[in-house]
Amino acid sequence: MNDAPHIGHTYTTLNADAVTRWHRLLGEEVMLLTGTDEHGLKIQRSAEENGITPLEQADNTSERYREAWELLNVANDDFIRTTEPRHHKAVKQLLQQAYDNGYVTKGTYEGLYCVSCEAYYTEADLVDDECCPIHKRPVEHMKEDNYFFKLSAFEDRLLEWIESTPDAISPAGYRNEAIGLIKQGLDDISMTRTSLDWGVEVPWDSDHVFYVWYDALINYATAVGYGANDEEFAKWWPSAHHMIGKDILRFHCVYWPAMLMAAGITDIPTFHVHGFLLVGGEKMSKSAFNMIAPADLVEDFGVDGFRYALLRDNSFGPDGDLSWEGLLTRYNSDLANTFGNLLQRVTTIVAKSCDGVSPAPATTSPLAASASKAFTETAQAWENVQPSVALDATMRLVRDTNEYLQENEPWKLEPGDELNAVLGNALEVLRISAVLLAPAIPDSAQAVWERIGLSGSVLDQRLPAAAVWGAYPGGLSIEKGDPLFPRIKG
RNA sequence: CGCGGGGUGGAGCAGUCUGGUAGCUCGUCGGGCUCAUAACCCGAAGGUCGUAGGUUCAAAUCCUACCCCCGCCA
Repeated sequence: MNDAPHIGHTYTTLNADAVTRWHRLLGEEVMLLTGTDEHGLKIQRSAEENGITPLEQADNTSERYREAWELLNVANDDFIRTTEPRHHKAVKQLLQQAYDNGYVTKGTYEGLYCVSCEAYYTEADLVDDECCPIHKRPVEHMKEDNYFFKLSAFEDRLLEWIESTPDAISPAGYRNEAIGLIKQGLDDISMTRTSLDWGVEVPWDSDHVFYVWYDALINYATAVGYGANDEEFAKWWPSAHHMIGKDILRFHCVYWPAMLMAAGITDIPTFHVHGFLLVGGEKMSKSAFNMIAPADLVEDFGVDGFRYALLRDNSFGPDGDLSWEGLLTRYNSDLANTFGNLLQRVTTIVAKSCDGVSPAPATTSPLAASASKAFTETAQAWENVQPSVALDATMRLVRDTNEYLQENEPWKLEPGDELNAVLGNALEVLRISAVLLAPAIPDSAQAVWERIGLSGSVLDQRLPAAAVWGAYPGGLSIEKGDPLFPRIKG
């Protein structure tokens, strides 16, 4: 990372947060990790440009990530920085292990080198007759001693891992892509540098630092105790899941498993890969990104409005279009018109016809079947890491309830059993849907929870019990407030 | 042919693995309701599922060829 988090980082992190929150509702013990990788040439160069040390540069950027995730209500359990001592220790241990196991060899790296960039380029990168694309200066033919990781030794083992583990990499398209990458043949890769010093020192040769990727990937292991707490590591690592964008598939789904194997670690994480968010059909560029910083969207839609719209509007996996208009339509349609409006309708009628005291749901209702179906589909979708599908399934229940009100017209009914049943059923849907939507819109789900008179935290509910029809007690004091999700004008 | 992804009513997508009356949200048109955030509900129009072949009783879905868009190739 070398800049403020953009919407691509945000998309990955929010999906991870929502999925994690779902599993917490299921009562599972889960930890969510995020953080910043802080080594490498780009950081060092930015620091020089800004006249500060690389660490100061990293401090600044890392802080912006922390702030972003805090703003977006991401409930991460840890935030790792690759400059931390615990990480350096883990990197050295893991790669020393690979070295000891014979998977690291010394060799010579040769290529076209730009002195100003301190980086190698391939011929395809060059512009204007052999000049580097950044400085427009001629590149030189350079050789340096490097340590190479024997990636080529892992082709068979990598294929065996993927082919024997159906859900190793999902969605399936990315699994096929990884298989394709491996089958094309893997070359050994240079994993150290002598041309810069902003990195993790190679334990067996202090003239070298590890190339940034080879330290960065290890952060996942560091955070769960690799090299420091064997019990912790043994507890968490076998069920590690990584959520990544497709741009870093090669590193994560090919190099990283091979590194683990080289270090003698047999448990390989499960990978969940998503596509790009495209703006106007094109991948977001830095400049376009700055136009739609997450903080700006939070300002427009609120934290939960933004979280919901982003998670719901794009399928996890394929590339998707992202537009302000699209987010607006999604927010208005689902949150303002469907969910928020249902809350408003129900609380108003309870206030008018029931003196603000809620009725209990009936034991049987057409909505009970709808709720049951919604839970099943929602749960399945979260399990499959398909947040947009999950949210759609939940919202189906809310739509059904708006229809139910239309059919039963509680605003026309006199106080009595019939009215109580209709309102109680609608309140029960609000309770259930608040729980099911909590992973995406935690604060708003809590607000709904309180407006329908329930105490405690919606986050403390446990599924599947909390989704069973009939748990709403009734007799509670209902609060009719301002619209939770005000409709936003385009 | 380096590898991979995609082309589905006006828009954005799902469905393709496991062939069987083309689904969702939005938009448009008509109607209803009036509790609600000009919201909600019902109905309708609108697609030969990129093109051309093939397999099959049956193809968006399987096979072949081609066209177009996009991403990756420390």
